[in-house]
Amino acid sequence: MKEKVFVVDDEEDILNLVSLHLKRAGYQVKEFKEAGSFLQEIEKERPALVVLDLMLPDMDGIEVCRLLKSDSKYGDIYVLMLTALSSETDVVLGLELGADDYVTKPFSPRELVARVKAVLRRGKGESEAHTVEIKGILKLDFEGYRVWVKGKEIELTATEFRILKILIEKKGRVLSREKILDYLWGNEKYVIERTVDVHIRHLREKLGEAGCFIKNVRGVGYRFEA
Amino acid sequence: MKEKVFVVDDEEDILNLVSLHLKRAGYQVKEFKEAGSFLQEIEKERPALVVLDLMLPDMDGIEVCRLLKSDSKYGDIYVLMLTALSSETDVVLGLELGADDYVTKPFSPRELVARVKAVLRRGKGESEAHTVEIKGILKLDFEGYRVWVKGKEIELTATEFRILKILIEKKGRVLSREKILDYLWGNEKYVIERTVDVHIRHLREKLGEAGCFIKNVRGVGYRFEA
DNA sequence: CACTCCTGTCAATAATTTTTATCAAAAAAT
DNA sequence: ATTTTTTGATAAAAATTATTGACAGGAGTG
Repeated sequence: MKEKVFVVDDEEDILNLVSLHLKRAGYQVKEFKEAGSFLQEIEKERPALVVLDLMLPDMDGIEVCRLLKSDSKYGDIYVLMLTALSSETDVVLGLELGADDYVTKPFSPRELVARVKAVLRRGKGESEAHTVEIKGILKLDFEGYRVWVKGKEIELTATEFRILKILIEKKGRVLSREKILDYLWGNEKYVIERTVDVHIRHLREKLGEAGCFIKNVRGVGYRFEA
Repeated sequence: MKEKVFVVDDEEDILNLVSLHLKRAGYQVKEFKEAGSFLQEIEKERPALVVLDLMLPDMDGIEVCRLLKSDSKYGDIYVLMLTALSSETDVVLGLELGADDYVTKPFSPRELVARVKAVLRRGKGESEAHTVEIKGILKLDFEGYRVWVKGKEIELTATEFRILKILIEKKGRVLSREKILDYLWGNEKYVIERTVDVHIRHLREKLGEAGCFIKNVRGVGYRFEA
């Protein structure tokens, strides 16, 4: 199940539109017509992200955003602002407030969902993760030692991860088994070359759809090719 | 007006690129082609952050970073390193030196600006709020060395607190036991790596429900993940 | 001094990972 | 077509690693 997202907007049409598309994208959505009820609700239930209209009847969206971002209790809830006009001042203001992204009306639902996704993804890595994404289906976080295939996290062992990493870093080039072992263990220990094959097999298996990126070059070694 | 940022890089193209985008983002930028003139300048005028190339003609970026971070006069200037290759040693070195973040070339200007922002925001947040709240169930007060889980205060020893702190500060990244010990004791004393495990155990125990935030990455180290 | 609490070490165990061995299948060479 | 070489798959052994409980020395406290 995906994250909880709250939507706050006084225009019913927009509220429904946004809500519908986020639900369709798999998020758990709750709707709010004004800031008051929203602020009450987050005391009890915390969303991962809030889609917040800049203009609200009872309270400015800016105020709400400032409130959220200044309270350490809510500081890690992401805020995506909806602005009526693309006037730059609004935008900058929104971002200076600490909003994590913004979308200007009118917007396409597709764009909105894409941005929600992007912000939440960024959040998972705390925006500091150094990640690489390949062909949109394989993603690595080199610092967190994490790997995703089509958005789903898979578990690699340390050795598997390191082999995948070196292959990707040297992508396009063939690495001999010897080189790979050398990268893994230096001259700390002696390991027979067939071992690499087994790791590669495990890797391919776990990578599933992305497994075919690891190509074998007969008689030479392995190569990563997207 | 936004903060002052200095950029030090010997490659003119990169220097211009970085400078341009930072200016466009509203920062007050000054450019330096070598470490010498930069070091002279910070005597007179102090930036909030320095974008520093790892490779400089007259002096290694590493040296400059070490210099800044070891001098209490400059210790609170943030450093963002530019590294040519994502080769791990460079990266690790950079971070161990005390650099606040790094970007590997080639980088997108957008990413660079985002990281500058992130580092500066982090800095601001720290000076204002000495407290962090995670997922609404774990709260730390860095100045008071106090911790709450679901609103209830728990007692941590100094060492436990410091480990938790570094894990949270580097959240999303795996920290090796060596790094953790290094952070705790520097090279003042030699401690066996298994010791970290014991502290982690105590931490998890005391953290109760929040204990599962500390994940182990077999063969590598520990990671904080909310 | 006696006491408590913190920190570090050790050892046992449980769990996982890495390596090796073996055999089947595929590709290349003869 | 047959043989040789190389890789892929599987299972099992060997090695490594994390977790846990127990304990000892030492710093700090009353």
